[in-house]
Formats: sequence, C-alpha cells, structure tokens
Amino acid sequence: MPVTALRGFEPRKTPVQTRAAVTVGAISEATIQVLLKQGVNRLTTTRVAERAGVSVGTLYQYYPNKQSLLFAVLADHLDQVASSVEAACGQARHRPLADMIKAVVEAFVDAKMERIDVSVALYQFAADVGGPALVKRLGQRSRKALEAMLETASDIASPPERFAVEMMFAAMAGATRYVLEAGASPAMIRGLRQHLVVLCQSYIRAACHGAR
Amino acid sequence: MPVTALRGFEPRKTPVQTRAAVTVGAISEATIQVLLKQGVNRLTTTRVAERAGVSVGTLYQYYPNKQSLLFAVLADHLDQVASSVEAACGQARHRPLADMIKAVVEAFVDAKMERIDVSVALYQFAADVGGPALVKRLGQRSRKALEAMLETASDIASPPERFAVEMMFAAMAGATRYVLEAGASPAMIRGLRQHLVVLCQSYIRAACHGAR
Amino acid sequence: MPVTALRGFEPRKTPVQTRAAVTVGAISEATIQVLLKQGVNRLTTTRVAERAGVSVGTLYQYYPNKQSLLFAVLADHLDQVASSVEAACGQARHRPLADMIKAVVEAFVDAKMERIDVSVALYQFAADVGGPALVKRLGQRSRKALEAMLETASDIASPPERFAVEMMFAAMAGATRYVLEAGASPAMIRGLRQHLVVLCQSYIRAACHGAR
Amino acid sequence: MPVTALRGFEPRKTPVQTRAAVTVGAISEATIQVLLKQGVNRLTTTRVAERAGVSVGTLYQYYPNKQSLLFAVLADHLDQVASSVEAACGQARHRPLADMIKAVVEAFVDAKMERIDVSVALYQFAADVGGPALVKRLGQRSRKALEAMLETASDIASPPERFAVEMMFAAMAGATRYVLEAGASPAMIRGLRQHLVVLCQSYIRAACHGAR
DNA sequence: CATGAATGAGGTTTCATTCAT
DNA sequence: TATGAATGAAACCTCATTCAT
Repeated sequence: MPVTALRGFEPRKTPVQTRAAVTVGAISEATIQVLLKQGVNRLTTTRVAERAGVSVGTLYQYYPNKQSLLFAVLADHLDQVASSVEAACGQARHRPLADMIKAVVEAFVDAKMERIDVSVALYQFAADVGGPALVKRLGQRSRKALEAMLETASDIASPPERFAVEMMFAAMAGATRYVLEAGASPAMIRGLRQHLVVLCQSYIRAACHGAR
Repeated sequence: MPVTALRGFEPRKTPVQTRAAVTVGAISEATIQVLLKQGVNRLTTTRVAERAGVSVGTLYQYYPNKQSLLFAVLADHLDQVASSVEAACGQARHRPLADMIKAVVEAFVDAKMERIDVSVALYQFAADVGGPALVKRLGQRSRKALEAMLETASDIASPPERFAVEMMFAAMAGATRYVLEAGASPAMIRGLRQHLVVLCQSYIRAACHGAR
Repeated sequence: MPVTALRGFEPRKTPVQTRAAVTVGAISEATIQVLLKQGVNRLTTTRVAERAGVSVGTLYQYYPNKQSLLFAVLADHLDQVASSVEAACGQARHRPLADMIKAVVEAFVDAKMERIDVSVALYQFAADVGGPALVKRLGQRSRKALEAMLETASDIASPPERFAVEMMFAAMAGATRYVLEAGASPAMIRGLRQHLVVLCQSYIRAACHGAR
Repeated sequence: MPVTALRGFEPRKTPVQTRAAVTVGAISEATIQVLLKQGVNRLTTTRVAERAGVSVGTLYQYYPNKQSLLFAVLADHLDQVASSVEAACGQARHRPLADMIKAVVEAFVDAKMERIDVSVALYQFAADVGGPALVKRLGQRSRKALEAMLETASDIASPPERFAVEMMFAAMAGATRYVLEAGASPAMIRGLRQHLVVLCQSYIRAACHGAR
C-alpha cells in the first residue's frame, strides 16, 4: 500500500552537486520556518522560495509540486525519528525487557521533542500529503527493529506477536501526538515520557504472557 | 484554554423555525457526504450547499465561515464518542477493574468504528479547525467519567492518578487514529479492539500499583 | 436635470398612520447609526432593519430599494440645512449687506455642525445616491432665498448677479465639506465660521461692484 | 495624521522590468476607462484587468487590493493638480497680489478641467479610498507653495495668515467640486474660472487687511 | 401586514504553476 | 540554469431582494 500511496511525492532530482544540495537544504529549512511563522494556510511556494532566497522557478526545479516539498520535509522528520528508534534498539540488545522498552520509548519521545515546534507543525499537513502512509512506513521500520531487539531479550521466553509490537508503536506515537497537540507543557512532556515507559512495559509484558 | 482556542467556530444562529432546522441538518449531512465522496481538498462551501439542496447564501446564514461548518461536524462526532464513553462508564460502575476497562475501551472503539469512513475523513481536517482543542475537551470529559467510574472499582485500593487516566485516553485515542489512518482492515480493527483492552488494563493496573 | 436625476429615489409610501411614521423614523435613525458605527461598506439593509427593530421585509415596505433609503436620509439632512438658510434669509431682510451674509453663513455652518458626525458620514455615500443632484437642488433653494434677501439690502445699489450668488453658495458648501472631511478640530470649525463670513462678504461686495 | 490615514493604500511592488512598467501603466489607464464607461459600481478588479489586457492575478501583483488601485489613480490625479498649482506659484513670484491669485486659480481650475470626465469620476469613490486625507495632503502642499509665493508679493505689507491661505484653497477646491458635480456646462466652467478669481482675490485682500 | 429564511449572481482575492527572458 | 511576471481557475463570502408563511 505505501508503494502506491507514496507515488509521485519523491523529489525531482537528487542533488549531486554541492550548490544544489545547499539550495535543497535551504528550501527545506525555509519550509519549516514559514510553517512555524505563518501556519499551513500561509505556506505558499512563493513564500518558501522567498525565505530560502531563491526564486519560485528554482524551487520547482527540485520539487515537481508543492506536495512533494511538504512530503520531503515530513519524510525527513520521520526518518530521523525512525533512526533514533533503530539506534536505541541496536544498543539495547541482550538486555532485560524492561530496559529495552525504556530505552526505546525514551529515544522515541526525545526524538520527537528535540524540536517540538516542528513536530507539532508537521501534524498540520501530514494528512494532506501522504502522512499516514509515511507514518505507517515508519511504524514498519520501527517494528522490525523492535522485533529484532526483543528476540534478544534476556528475560522472556517468547517474544510478543507482531501485532502487539505494532500496537505498542501505535500507542506510543498516538499518545505522543495527543499530548503535543494538546499544547504540551514541559511537565506534561516529562509525565508522558515516564508514563509511556510504564504503559509500554506493562503492555508488552502482558502480551508476552498472553502469547505463551 | 479551549475557550479561547475554540472561539470563532460557533455557528451563527440557532434555527427557530422548522424549515431552518431541516436546512441545518441537510447542510451538516451534505458536508459529510462531500467529504467522503470528494475529499477535503474538494470540499467547498458551494459544493456542500449544492449537495444539501440549498444555496450558498443559506449555508452562510448558519455558519459564519467554512471552518465553523467543519468544526460543527467534527464537534458532533466527538460528542457522540464522548457520550458513548460516558454511558459505558456509567454502566460499568462497581465492577472489577478489568471489566471496567474492557467496557470503556470497547465502547470507545465501537463508537469510532460505527462509521469508520467518517472517522477517517474527519482526521483530514481536524488540525485546521481547532480539532486538537476539541479532542482535548473530549479527553477531559472522558477523564472525568473514567475517574468517577474508577472510584467505584470493586478490586483496587486506590484509583490511579489523574495523569494516568489521561494517558490511557491518549493511548486509546492515538492508537485508534494510527490504525484507522493506516487503512484498517476488519481484522486489524478486531485486533485493535482486543489489544487495546489488554493495553489499558495492564497500564492502569500498573499505574495503580505505582500509586500505592 | 434634477427631475430626471432624482427619479426613482422617492420613498414608496407616505406614512399616514402613526405606527408607520414611527417605523419610518426608526429606520431613518437606524440608518444613521449603522453608518456611524459600521461605515458605508457595512451599511446593509439587513443591518439597518435589525437596528431599527423591524424585519428587512418591513423596511422594503417603505423603501423600494436601498438607494431610496439612503436618498431619503440625505434629503432629510439637506432639507434641514436649506430650512436653516431660508430662515436666516427671512430674518435678515432689510439689514446691511455684511449683516446679511454673516447671518446666512453662520446659519449654514451651524446647521452643518449641529451633528458633525452625521454630516461627515453622509458625504460617504452622497455620490452614489444622487447626492450631487440633491445638493444642486439645495443650492437653488438657497440661492432663491439669498436673492430675495439681497433685494432688500439697505446698503447696495444693485444686487449681485445670479451666478455670483450661486458661487457664494458653492464656496460656502465646498469649503465646509473640505474642512469637515479634513477632520475638523473645534478650533478649525471656529476658524471656518469666521473666515467664511469674511470670504463671502468680500466676494459679494466685489461682485456687486462688478455688476454696476 | 495623513500618515496613518493613508496606510495600507500603497502599491505592492515597484516595477523593475520594462514589461512590468508597461503592465502597471495599462492597469492604471484601464481603471480610468472602466470608471468612465461603466461607473464606480461596475468597476471590478476583473473588469479592469480584462480591459488592461492582463489577468486579475497580474493586477494583484501590483496592487494589494482594489482600494489601493483606486487610491493610486486618485493620488496620481491630485498630484498633477498639485504640480500645476506649484508651477503657477513659482512663475507668479514677485508680481502683484491680484496677478498671483489669478494665475493660481486659473492653473487650478484648468488642471481640473483638463479632463473633466476624470475629475468628476474620481469624486465618486474618493470618500471610500482615503480621498479626504489625500486632498488634505494636496491642500498642505498647495498652501506651502502659495505662502512662498505670497511672501514675494510686490504690493502687500504682510502676507495673510496660514489659515486664510488654507481657506482660500478649500473654497477653490470646494466650489470647483460643487460646480463639476452639478454637471458643469462650458459656460458655467468659464463663469467658475472668472468668479473664483474674484472670490479669492477679494478674500485674500480682506484677509491681509484683517491681519494688519 | 410583518417576518426572516432563502436566493444566487457576482465580487474580491489567492496561489500553484509555467515559460519567456 | 535561474528568474519572477504572468496566468486564471477557483475559492470564499456578501447582500439586495423576494415571497411563503
């Protein structure tokens, strides 16, 4: 499904030359800036180009249309999150289950919170731009990393079933979104981080028992 | 805070005459129809009016702008969900914790799934229209109902803290959204329903222990 | 020219019954209020009716269209001004020229200033509504009164020619408009009143000499 | 005060390329054409663009909204008038008072009459568009030029006070407007030109005496 | 007579995208 | 290759006016 759902969003050309890479970076950053300062509704290609210091024409050299631009920015962000999760999974191998979950959940939350404003801003257009499909892709990537990690847990007989891992991810991502969109105070974010650990730990433990 | 966040979305006038009430209903229904058949991007006030069999002018007699129309539809939906949750909380009083959670989670999921298409469609514009604030409000309402119910649980010493209840709701709502947006198959929805029960039960149990 | 220019602006029916007269008065007053509080661009028939405490339908019972309403309000105002000028002309008969002019100019300015806000507000739509023709009519009326008065001046051989009288009126009305639209301070209005007397006196005196 | 009153009417960008300059000129001219042929009420941005041979979008590249377009046209016209007055003031230096006044008044009237249709048409919307503030600015500019000229009059002891100069301008502009809006015949315009000279001469002479 | 819901043409404005320079 | 002027479809929204109740 992602394959079709995501078609047509890829950027137009890969920046091989340095100048091009700089331009693409500037456009990407400008998109986020405009999004933060003006909101989705005032996010226009012209404004992005202006802020990036290039002309609209140039923007369209790198992105075939507006959607592809937004898609790229969102994909970038989710990529970073996925990488964080994968890294955490890699480092937590062979440790007890509780430690594993803690490490992964905290990595996820921290990755999201590193730039709270951006995370929140991206929710605004995710739906328009293939966001769900991208998130699903992120979910799959994370699930695989989680599964690989859980295989190595030092204190469980059998790992939880695939669906449970996906559920855990869904709960983690969903609850985070909920809290962020509710206008997260720093205290709430701390609370989220702690409670999400407990939530995921207890769920996965229950899911392992159930799987026996 | 919702108070300010939601300002300006209220409908324009309350229909006093019968004819007017019919009109408002038709517009509301038409909005959902257009949303389902054409998607958010093709949802224009003109099209909605057309489908409702009234003129645009009439639409604007009842809704000051497009946002307020979408807001009303979303608010309606969330209201129904909140009512389901509250009803379930009311009926599950004085039962053991596990039963309570099961009842509430299933009520929530079932309310969302009653019209899956609508639920999914609403996510598309929720962010534009004060959705987060509305969802937060729904969260508060549900939390209160949950707390009142949990007070009466027959098998726990002390109820979980407020934040835990909110977390549970966040996880429930967030995971549901994730699954729905991923393009839920009937099998997945069944899985969601079952697993969400386990997830919430184990989390709340853990949260109660932690609270001791 | 006024005859054709003004056709179609007359109100629909003359209020013979008391209730009707009250309604018409309320609508008229409401028009001015809306004009003052919301500006020409927000002056709609619905809003006027609302403020007047009647329904739009009722408004249209008395005025065939929006223009006729505005026309009536403007005509009313100009009528009051014309009456003031005529009264002043009547009272100043058989006095020396300078006194005459003084009396008339002051009557004119005072009539305009009695409700400065209204005077200024009316300029806003005068052009759309046959204002110039109405003003011309006012000019003719005033000219006749002035001529009749000047005939009786105790200290001039021959009265000024018709055109000169009209010019005087034009200068008086025009300068007043200029000052009001420039955002008249009380000091400026006092200045206007005094200087306009001098201006008209010296002009008419010159015009009489020239006429000899 | 004009500074604030005029805010928001400035054009959007200055044409740098030749093509752009041509476009702006065409739009400006088209505005006048539409105004003359169709009247204010039928003056729409779409029609103006059409007549100018460009798309609406192009119009909005140069003028942020309809008002700013009308404002620009009005400002242009008033600028020409002001320039005429200034030029006349410059040329009439060191001449006797009567000559000065004659020169200035005739310059003013002639500037206005050069394109009577345009002058009259502009009155139609001046009020909506910051006209009064603009006219006030014109008044100030003219007053300064007049004062500088009057300083050099060969036959008066002391120049008239500031307010008198402003009054003269107000009377001149106001009377002209009155005559034009009354539907000036050529004969009336000749009359206006002559009488306005007398009016201003006699008034200023009186004002100088009064100032002694 | 009064009401006010309904009408719908038409106005203003935006913005993704193109293409001549 | 970069530029940015131009495009124009299409969106939102208003408001004078009518007419069934």
